[in-house]
Amino acid sequence: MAKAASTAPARAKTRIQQENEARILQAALEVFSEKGFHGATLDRIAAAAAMSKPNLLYYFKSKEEIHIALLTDLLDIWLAPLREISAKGSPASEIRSYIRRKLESSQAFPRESRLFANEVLAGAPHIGDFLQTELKQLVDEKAAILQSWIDDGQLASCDPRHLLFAIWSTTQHYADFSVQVRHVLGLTPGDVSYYDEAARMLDTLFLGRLIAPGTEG
Amino acid sequence: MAKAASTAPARAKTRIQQENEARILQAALEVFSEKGFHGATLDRIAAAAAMSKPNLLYYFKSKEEIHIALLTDLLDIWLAPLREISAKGSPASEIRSYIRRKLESSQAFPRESRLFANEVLAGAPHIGDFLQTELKQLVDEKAAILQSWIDDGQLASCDPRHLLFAIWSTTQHYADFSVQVRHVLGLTPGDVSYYDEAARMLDTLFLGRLIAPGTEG
DNA sequence: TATCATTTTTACCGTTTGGTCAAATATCTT
DNA sequence: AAGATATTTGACCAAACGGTAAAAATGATA
Repeated sequence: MAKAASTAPARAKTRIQQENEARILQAALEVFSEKGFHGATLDRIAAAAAMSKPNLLYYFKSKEEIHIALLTDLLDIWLAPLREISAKGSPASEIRSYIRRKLESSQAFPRESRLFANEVLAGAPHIGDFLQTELKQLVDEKAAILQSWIDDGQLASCDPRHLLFAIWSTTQHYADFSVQVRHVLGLTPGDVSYYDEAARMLDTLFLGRLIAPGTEG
Repeated sequence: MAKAASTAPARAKTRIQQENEARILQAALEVFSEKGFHGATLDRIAAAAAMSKPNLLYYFKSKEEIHIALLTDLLDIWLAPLREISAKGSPASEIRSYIRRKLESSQAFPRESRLFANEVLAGAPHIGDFLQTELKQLVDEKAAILQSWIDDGQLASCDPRHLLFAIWSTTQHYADFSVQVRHVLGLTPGDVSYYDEAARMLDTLFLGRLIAPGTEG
């Protein structure tokens, strides 16, 4: 990627600029992921960044620009686990490790996950293009790998893209619906101790078999 | 449920009242599920209901009152499929039909599903109580049934509550993330033809086995 | 048709919101 | 230290927001 647009000179970023932009993005992630785009206010973000609102707008021209900056950073986090799926491994090991990576991502970046969920839920106004082009392309690519395993008889017959949907939804659920998970399990607000059990469940589901043989009726 | 609160007389609802309240709730569901609570405005809801804003506020005292009314209606829809799980059936048939019901619910009430997702994502400010009491109780009850099947050896060893999470997330995903699903599959905005394939995928996942025997390494 | 309750509209209000501007201050470079 | 640049602030604004008041219009009822 080029450091500057072809037309603008775009001076190098100062130390203060780097620090403050990072502080703003961190604060904005907190607020956006918790309140959604419309529920988040510049005053709140500024307060969370310990900064005046005009000062914040000195670094980002608009609320939307902050939002887009966050989403852009996020897409790499989102794609990284998928990129690693390789045709060289076995179905079991590749699927197991993909689930692990997605689950760890869900645990390590819950706010990013919720930001993504909010965006898609709102109809993906800012990342629609990404979903249609970059993500679709990568999914098609990885789905082809899964399909080859199906053709080999190593994997049950199914639409591999829906298999990916199932992995996405089950893993992201623990970040996006963490409040519900905690309430149902009777845990306190900050507690994320359910991730171990979640990993076990998903291993059983995707790699083992849930229903015991001979009792399928 | 009582028709009126114990203190207030609460006159019977007129025909116009019934019609307009229904129209408002329908319009509000459309707007809330699409824009979230903060993104939805009374002007938009009023416009969608073909009604002036003050007239809308004649029927509901505040924006929040409309939101709560919608959520209350929603909870029954959400719980209904879970209530039907019975200890009398077999694990396979009960889980299969629960998935079917949840998937059909996702297809029939996508806006309600997104309203719920928005609410939970925002930290469940209005339905936190419900999640902690009514839902938790029902989950504990149904989890006990699943646990008895595990003890019988009919079901793989796992935390049954996490099994429910997996069913919730995979089925609701098709409503909540429908935009992403469509973009990845290359479908047009209104198209919901993916539900058949989704059902097949979930049957394989929850009732069959994904990885072929002998290739688990 | 006269009466009364219900419904709808018009005009409005205070607050919050995203965002601007010019002046003041701090930082960097020489 | 001086000058130039980068940063921060306080005062402000127009639009959008949720909501109100009171009068006008409509509907039901006797």
